[in-house]
This record gives sequence, C-alpha cells and structure tokens, in this order.
Amino acid sequence: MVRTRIAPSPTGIAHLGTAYTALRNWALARREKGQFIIRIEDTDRDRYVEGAEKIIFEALEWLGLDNDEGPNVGGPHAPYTQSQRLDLYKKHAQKLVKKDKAYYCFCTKDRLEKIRLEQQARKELPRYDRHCRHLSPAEIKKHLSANDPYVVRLKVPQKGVTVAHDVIRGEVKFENSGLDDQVLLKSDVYPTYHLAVVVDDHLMKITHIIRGEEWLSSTPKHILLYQAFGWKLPIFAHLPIIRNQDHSKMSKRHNDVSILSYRDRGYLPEALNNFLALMGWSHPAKKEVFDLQDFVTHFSLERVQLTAPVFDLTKLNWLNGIYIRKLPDADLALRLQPFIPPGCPDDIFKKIIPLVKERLVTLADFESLTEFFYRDIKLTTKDLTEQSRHSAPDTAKALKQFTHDLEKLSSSAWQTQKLDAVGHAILKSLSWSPRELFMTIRVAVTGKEATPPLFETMEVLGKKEVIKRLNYASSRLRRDFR
RNA sequence: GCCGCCAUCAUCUAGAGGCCUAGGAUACAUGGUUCUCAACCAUGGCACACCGGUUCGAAUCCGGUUGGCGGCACCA
Repeated sequence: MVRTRIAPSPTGIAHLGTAYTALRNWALARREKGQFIIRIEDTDRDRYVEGAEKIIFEALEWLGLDNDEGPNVGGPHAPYTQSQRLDLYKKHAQKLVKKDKAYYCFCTKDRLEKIRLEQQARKELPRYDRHCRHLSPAEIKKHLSANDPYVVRLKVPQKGVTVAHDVIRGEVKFENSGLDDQVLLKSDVYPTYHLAVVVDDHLMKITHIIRGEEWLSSTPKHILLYQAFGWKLPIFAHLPIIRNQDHSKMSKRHNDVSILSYRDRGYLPEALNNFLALMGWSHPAKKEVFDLQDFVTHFSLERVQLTAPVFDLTKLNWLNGIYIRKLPDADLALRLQPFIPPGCPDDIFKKIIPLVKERLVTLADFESLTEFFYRDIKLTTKDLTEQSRHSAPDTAKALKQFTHDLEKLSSSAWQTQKLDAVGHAILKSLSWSPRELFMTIRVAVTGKEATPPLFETMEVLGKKEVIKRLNYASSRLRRDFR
C-alpha cells in the first residue's frame, strides 16, 4: 500500500513549492490507489503564523489535491498536527537516549555561540564539539535534578558511511564524520524537524518520502534515526527544486510564490497544475496539455528529471489561455464571477464572454478588455484622425454618414451581419481603405485600437449607445476643427 | 570553506551508444487569414559547458575541469 504525504509548515503563505511537491505525492498515491496524507509541521513556535494552516488547505482544495488523512479530515493516525504530538516525540527521544543512540546536552546557547565563533575564526566548519556526549551518569543526574534545561542530540557514529538510496538520483553517500550531532529535542521540549519527521513518517506508515532536493543533505541524519530506532526505511525521492530566473531557489523576492495569489490573479487551477506537472517531468506521450487525471495515470518517479527547472510565467500564461478557451461559455461565466468589474451589467456580461474568451490570458484581464462596454470612454480628435490619412472634416463626414445609415436599422435588425453590411456599403461609397474606416469607427465607438470584432462589439453595445458614441465623436471632430 | 546534487536552444523539455547534420513546446521574428487585437496556420533563427578517455561509432558510458544550485541552526 502506497502512502505519501506532504508536511507543510504554517509559516504564512501556501507556497508554490508545496503545490509542486503535493501534486507529485498526490498523483503517486492516486495512481497506486493508496493514501495521500497532509501533516502540519508546526514545531517552530517562533515562525508560527495564525491562520496559515487554513490557507494551506484552501490552496490545496482549490487545486483539487484532496487528502485522505490530515487535520482537516482526521484519520487512524491522528492527530496530524505535530504540536499535538509532543509527548510522542519526547517519548521517542528518551527511547533513543536509553538505547545510547542519543544523549542529553546541557550546553547553553551562549556556549554554542562561543564555540561557533571560535570555529569560524579558525576557519573550521561550525558544528557541535560533542562536549556533552561523554558526560558521566553522575554529571547527567546532577544536571537533571538541578532542572537544567537540556536538548537531546543524536549520537552520530564517528566512522562509516551512510548511503541514501534515492529513486531519482541513485546512491548518495555521506561520510558520517561529516555529520553533526543533530539536536532532536529542543529545550522547549518541541522536537526538531528531523526527529518529528522520522517519528511521524514511521508511525503514519508513510512508504514514499517525496520531497524537495533541499532535503537531500539531511537524509543521512534521517536514515541514521531510522536505524537507531530499528525501523524499516521508506523509499526516498528528492525532487529537483524550482528556481528563479536567476537560477537561485525560488523565492518571493523574484516570483510570486503564493498559490492563492495565482487564483486571485485569475489563473485556473487546471492550468497551474498542468504547468507544475511540466516542471522537471514530461508526459511519456510528449503531451504538453493534459488534465489531472491524465497526470495521475502517467506520472512516475522514473521520468522525473534531475535538473532543477526555472519558473517561467510565460509558459503558465500560455497554458492559462488554453484552458480558458477550452471552457464552455457558461463555465467561463462561473469562473469569472469573482472578476466581474464594478458597473458591469449582468446582461452585457453574458454577451461579452464569447467576444473576449480567446483574448483572455487570465480571468483578471476581463476588466481591462471589456471596460469600454459599460463605462464612459475617453476620446480625442487625435485618436480619431490618427486612424486614417483623412482630414478631420472628412472623418466627421464619414462617421456622420455611417451614423445616419445605422439609424435606419430597426432595433430588431441590430445584428452583427446587418451592421457588417451597412459598414461595407459605406466603405464602397468612400475612397477609404477598410482598415482606415473600420479603425476610425472602432476608436469612435470603443476608444480603443484593439477590441473584439467591430460589428459584434456594436451588436452587444446596442443601437442607442453606438449612435450616442458616434454622434459624440463626430461633433467632437467638428468642434475641434473650428 | 566543507559536504552533496546538477549540466541539451532564452525557458520547459525529448533523448537511456548508431534512428540526432539533436525532436517537440513556450517565447521571439517573418508571412498568411483579417476591420484592430487575439486565436489559428506556415516559415525561420536559437542548444548537447569544456578537455581527455572507452568504442568502428558518444548528447548518451568513464575521468577531470569549469560553472550553477542546494545544505551545513535548539528553522522547516
């Protein structure tokens, strides 16, 4: 039975890296009909942010990555929040001390800081000098009975090599002599990540640990811990990390890394999932566009790349446009609900959708693309006359004539086809190029040079509004000319 | 500094010794369509970091160099 997990820390936003890792863990569990677990790692009380946990679940739910166990849904290994499992970690730390695999360390932070500075001055690598590793039982007892604060440290073997078997990278070897005696239990009796992650992954029967590459160098510590407890090792897979454009580890300094901000900026979850899936992995059928279900059936750790990919918003934009265009109008209307601009009437909103669908990169683009439909437009003589070689009086005359012909159309005949016919009839009687005439009209009616097709736009705008705008444009031209 | 990981177009990638004078996608450029933009179609330029070795033959295997990244906390 495959059991995977993600273990985010509630330190603020829900990070894109979490979505990236979650997607892979989730897909593997779903493919194997196993379980996907979410565990909250809130053992750092200094970095804890109220409400951060809620944001994480909101983000994953938006992406459609549902979990089988976790603080939100419970499960056989509850609780799934580490701060509620403190006794467990303490018990396990003590167990290791009893087995002589760990030891109490009473060194003060001041002392640790001092030796660190000394080591730095001597250009040695900063690490614990193992002062308390060889304390006599009497000394330990003395400290304990004096209620001296302590931490529990792992007794890392001085010799030998710890080998990590990584599904993606193969064998990775670490000299034990290069490993520090890692703190397992902090003086506030909270566990460190290393203790908590190993205890929980074992107790929760996690079979595959799929996490970011930044964890690779702490894997030997974890393996040592598994061995100290006498537990079976899980399968490790270290994913390449996502990078900024400058190739450093992705951070908010260079990118927007908040999952929910992508939602708020008008990205579709299916686009973000598809995009994230393509980072460091490729579809065996070489597909670029595929849904979550397709990803589940085709995802495998074997196809994961070793090179860390660069986050490329351009490609996300492309995918987002594709997914928007794929949406039926009614569905798009639903997705657009949070993005309906102030002052946009419902009937207009519905009519505009097919006109802008293939022009939207994000849902948030809707407002800037459609504003002129329901808000006053700004217009200058220059805007109008710039569209052709013709003079202002001639332009006014042409617009006036067009307006005149439009007025003859009954309200029921106010349709794209009829409007198109009127437009082309005028074109024939003038010596204007199609582009000149229609651009001039477009600017007169919309105030913009790039809009949906002119006559469709006019149909949606309605006879009254179009005539009004045309009249304003020609009067403006005449006035400025005089 | 030490330990570890990595190295194909600008970017995402295909490639697991001959199918590669390196394929696809995005982006870019040009053209087509056209009332503009978008979409769509076509075309184009752009890469195996370097040096050795193994082999009849290397982007693919090995070694080294260089470069990039990650980790070295009572943070995760």
